[in-house]
Formats: sequence, structure tokens, C-alpha cells
Amino acid sequence: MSCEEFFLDQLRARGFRMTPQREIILAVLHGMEGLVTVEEVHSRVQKVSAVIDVSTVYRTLDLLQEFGLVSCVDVGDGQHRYELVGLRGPHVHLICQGCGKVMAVEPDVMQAFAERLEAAKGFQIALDRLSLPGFCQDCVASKGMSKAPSSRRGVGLI
Amino acid sequence: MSCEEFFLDQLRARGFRMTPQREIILAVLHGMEGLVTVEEVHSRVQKVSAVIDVSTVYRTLDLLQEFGLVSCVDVGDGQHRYELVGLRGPHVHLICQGCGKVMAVEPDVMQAFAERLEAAKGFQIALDRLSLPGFCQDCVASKGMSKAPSSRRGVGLI
DNA sequence: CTAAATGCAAATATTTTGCAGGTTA
DNA sequence: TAACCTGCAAAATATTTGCATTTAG
Repeated sequence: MSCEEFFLDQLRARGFRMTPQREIILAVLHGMEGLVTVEEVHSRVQKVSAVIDVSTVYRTLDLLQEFGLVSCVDVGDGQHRYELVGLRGPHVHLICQGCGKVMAVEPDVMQAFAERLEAAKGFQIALDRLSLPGFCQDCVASKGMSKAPSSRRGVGLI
Repeated sequence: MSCEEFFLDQLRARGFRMTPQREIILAVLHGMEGLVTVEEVHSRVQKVSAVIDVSTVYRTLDLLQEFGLVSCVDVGDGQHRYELVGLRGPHVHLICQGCGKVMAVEPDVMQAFAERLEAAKGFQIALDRLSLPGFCQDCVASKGMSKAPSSRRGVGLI
């Protein structure tokens, strides 16, 4: 089943409706890579139809999130970022606090950690909505330090 | 060396100054547990001196963060939360998406994971500013599900 | 036909900033 | 005294909401 079909099914199942706006927004998401801001989505959507409002983009992203088709993360700069997870399944991201680079982590790297955490704390970490702050190889190298500095300004994210 | 002394030293070293506002804000932080919002800090500060402005609280928290005395995380509800890390060193938090509960994780639980991540990706995770979303034992139990639902509304945090 | 969705504008909420006046070293 | 800080108010940003109108089913 495609994302589009799934979306439609979910809508129907709950008495919601398919609209051109919703189709366009989902289609636009398909054409974007990685974590995107609402503004980025909106500006692409407007190339298709200039009258679609940001509030509609917000509302549709919320809906898609409820259906599990997109996930939302807060990188810590005050703007939420969305990603189509659709069929691909959950992503864990590494966010470099130095250069802003975003990298994906294969779920299996997370597996051992998730299990340890559950054993130690009974806590089920939400891997589908996880991003990890830190410093990429390049930024660590260019700082010369081997320990991540603790004084970097900016939110620490969750 | 106490937090206060360290703060003073750092200020002096950079040509900044100690002020009553800054002393009060640091003192207030000492009296608070866990992750606190700017508003919470401000309202406690105002019990000491009612004329201290929020903007001063913001500015002071920024400063303390630069000095490494507090860390800031974004729990995903649009409000930054600060914590005095002072002498205690960095904390990793587990944030329950079900009930909002916040738990601390001992750094050594993170160690193996941090090493694996560095080996696999060359990425140095910032353990001093990390919080992890998921579901606590109670919430997992009350949902009956063993798999975390992917459709919870709210930001996924970083 | 009817409930749901949209666009628009206004409202919220949080954080930041400019500036005149007060304060620290 | 000179640079720094503060309070105040206004600005900037991001997101949400109320409502009249349009639209999908």
C-alpha cells in the first residue's frame, strides 16, 4: 500500500476527507529529503498552489503525524522539523551542533541501547522520534578537542 | 569551589560583572529540582525581588549556560527547560510522552552507547544536553501495548 | 445536504532586541 | 568614569485559533 492509499484509508476510517490541499502536501513531502521545516514545506506547496495557507500545512502535518506517516523533531532552533517516515520506518538522527549537519543512524545501532535502557529503567525509548545532538567527525577535528565542549550556546534538545 | 565562586570567576575573567540579579537567579536555581522553565525561574526570582525582568532571567540563563553551569533542553512543548548542572555534572533525561514524568539516567548507562556511536559514525554525542523521549513503565503498562505507539502527537524532540 | 476543511486574520506564546538610564569595578 | 547591565517596551518568530465560507462525500 502506498502512502497515499494509507492516508486515504485513515481519513475515511475516521470520517475525515481527502482534499487537494492534503494530496499536494503529501506529494510535496515525497519530494523532500530529510528533516524539513513547515516553512520549507509551505513554500514548495505554494509552487503548486499559491493560495494554500500555512495553517493548512500545520494542520495537515499534524494529521499525518497522527497517522504515523510523518514524524516531528525539534532540533532546538525553535522550528519544528518534519520527515516523511511512511514506509521507510523510523529514523534516528544525529544533529551536529557545530555545522548543523544531519545524519541518519541505522536502527540496529540503537537496538542494544534501547534494550539496556528498558532493562535498567523500564523506559521504552521512542526511536521513531529521536534525534541526538553532538558533534560530527569534522567538527570534532576542527575543534582539536576530544571532549565535546559543554558551553555551546543553544538548546540541548531532548 | 562553589557555583557562586565559579560564576564570579568566570564573570571577572571575561570582564563581566556580578549583579544582585545574577546572584538571585543563581541562588533560585539552587533551590529548584530538575528541569525548570524560564517562567518558573522568573516567578521564584520575583518573590525575592519583584522588579527583576524576564529578559534578565533569559540573559542570565544564557550566561550561565555559556559557563557550563546550567544546561538547556527542549522537551518539545515549546518551552525551554533549564537545569543547574553545576558540580553534579551532565544529566541525561528520560521524558515520558505519556505522563510527562522526567527521570534521570546515570551517565554510565550511556557510556557503551556513546562509544558505539562514535565508532560507527564518528559522532560525539553531547551527553550533557540530552533527553530521550519515550514511555515510562507505568504508561507502557496502562496502554497494554508492548510496542511504543508511533502516532503520539507532539514533537519528537531531538 | 451536512459535517468537515480551508483561508484569512487575529491571537498566543516564547524569546530577542534597542535603548535610556542606572550600576559595578 | 567607562563599560557593563538592567528594565521596559516593542519586535520578531513560530504556532494556534475563531469564524465565515467553501467543499467533499
